[in-house]
Amino acid sequence: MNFITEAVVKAVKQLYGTDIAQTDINLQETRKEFEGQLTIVTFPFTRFSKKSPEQTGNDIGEYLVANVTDVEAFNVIKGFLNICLADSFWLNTLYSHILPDTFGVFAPNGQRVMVEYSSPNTNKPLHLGHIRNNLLGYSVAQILAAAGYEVVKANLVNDRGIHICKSMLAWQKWGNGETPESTGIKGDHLVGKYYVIFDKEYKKQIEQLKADGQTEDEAKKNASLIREAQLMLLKWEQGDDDVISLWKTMNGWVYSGFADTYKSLGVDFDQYYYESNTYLLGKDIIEEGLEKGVFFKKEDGSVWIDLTADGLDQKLVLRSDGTSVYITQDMGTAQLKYNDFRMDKSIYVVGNEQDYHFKVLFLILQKLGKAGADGLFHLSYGMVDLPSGKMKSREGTVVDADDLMAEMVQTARERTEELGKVDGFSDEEKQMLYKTIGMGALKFFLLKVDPKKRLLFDPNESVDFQGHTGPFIQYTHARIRSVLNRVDAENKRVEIVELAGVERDLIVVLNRFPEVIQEAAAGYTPAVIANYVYDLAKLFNKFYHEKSILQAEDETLKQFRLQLAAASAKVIKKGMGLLGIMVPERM
RNA sequence: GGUCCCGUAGCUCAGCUGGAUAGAGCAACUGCCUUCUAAGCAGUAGGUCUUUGGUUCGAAUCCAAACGGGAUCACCA
Repeated sequence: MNFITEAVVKAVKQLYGTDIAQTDINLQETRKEFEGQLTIVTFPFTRFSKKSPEQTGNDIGEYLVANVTDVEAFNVIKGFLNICLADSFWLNTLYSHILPDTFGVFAPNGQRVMVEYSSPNTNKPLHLGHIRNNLLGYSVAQILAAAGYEVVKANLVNDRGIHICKSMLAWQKWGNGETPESTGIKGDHLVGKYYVIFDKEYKKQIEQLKADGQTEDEAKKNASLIREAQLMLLKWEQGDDDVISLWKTMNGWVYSGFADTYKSLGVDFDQYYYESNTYLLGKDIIEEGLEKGVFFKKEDGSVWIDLTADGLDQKLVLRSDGTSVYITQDMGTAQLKYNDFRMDKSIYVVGNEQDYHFKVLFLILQKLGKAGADGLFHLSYGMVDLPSGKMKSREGTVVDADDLMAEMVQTARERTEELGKVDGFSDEEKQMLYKTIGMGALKFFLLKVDPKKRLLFDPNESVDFQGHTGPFIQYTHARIRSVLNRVDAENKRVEIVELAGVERDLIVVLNRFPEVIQEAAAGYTPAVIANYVYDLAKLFNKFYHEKSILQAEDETLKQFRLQLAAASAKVIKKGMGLLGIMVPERM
């Protein structure tokens, strides 16, 4: 809509002799209760027009009608200049802009971005919180790709540490040689089972020690199980053959389980990083930071950074015994990623409980003057809470990812069968449809909310399939496809004289898709896409209800409506694709 | 206690780069299937936008404070 703002700049210059920038103009969509498609707020211009907002609006409106071909009419209500563009303009927009396949796909912008997401621990299966993370990361990657970035999806797997050793130890003690094959239990769930067993037995020991007179803290430290786990971690670090072998075996089980879960979720990665390879990184950066005077060493040999001037605290970056802490390896990993990909931006999809950590990490890398440090971004999302509060894996109050997905598909099956709409479907088609709808409902439910807001999930209340939901949008798509499949659309431009209100509204909304993608990309928020696609589907249904496509008054109008419907289906499909949601041809 | 995030209809959320009478969905109530899929459409009802100040022609939106909720402040990850 540049041609409008350009013309307004000229109008203000000619009418009032004042130079303004295009960005000074407040151009918005006209609210539906008023006539017109575009609205300019005229209050800001009264400074140099020395007239009332109404009179100013009239001045500019008359100028636009006289000088801009596509401006057909205007009306002024208070300080709002509503502009009506010619139907021929909107028709042209539909045919030459919206319908071509390039619509909603931006040319490469020459920038590379890494999106790190998922980043699971390998001691237990994924839960609902991970689902939010995975869907966000995947969707943001899709959105950035559509916006013109070259995207690298990365997964930093936390495959080592005390938590893994806990599962390993418990399996050694109580596992009786169980394997996923022998039990039929999915690998990640099997390993998670032993993580829970460890915790149960550990708690027993703590209680026993407390009964023997130790304090809580003492008991936690002295329990034999935790000591054995720590010893195992030490052996792992020393490369002990037996420990390494068990570690590889059990991690292997977990990876095959994760692969299934990722497949069900529909997410994937271009690059894996493993903490077992990266946990020692970062020490050279410590040296570099000491040389540059960014870090300082205390008497005991520990290394710190003083961030008090930035409103933060002093932060340890290397222990006195010379070993790394979490942030040390994150510095190293950031460097490793940059060396691998030289990306312009690097997004970390991590929960908001780590806000402080990333604030510190990014600040350190900036102070070190690291390349790429300015492109770092923590996509911080809110926790998923249950009505009972926070999910705790150790307390068993988690919503398991695999269970939840299975339930969603099951619910989709029940709903669909109730509606009796799958008569002509093969079994395979039915399975596919249930999965599409169930996952669509779940994904849309999680992605429509602003990432930074915490999310309440009530397992007792099923995710809706009606209203502001994924299935509503999927249904709209299926409806359109059903109409289109009945006829051969001619796919060529037709000229119609006058658009109906809904038709024009639909083109206006469709036309907004590219800027919505840019907005979502700039804010790293799939919610913007989700809400846009919903608005579009809602509007299409209104159109569908008001205007018959196949029984249009004449052939030209029918062809136009078919094209309008086709454009709507395409944008719905692309938009849902950016959310990682499939849309069915029939449902 | 310090820092950060959040607070909009009974519930779940949009709107937040300041602009018109604050919008959806769910739940409740009313209509609409002999017409392209009723997982739909149309309508009724539901709001001190947590509160109080400030900036402005104009504040849900920006600023400050208070209140409420959450997170975080380890030689854990």
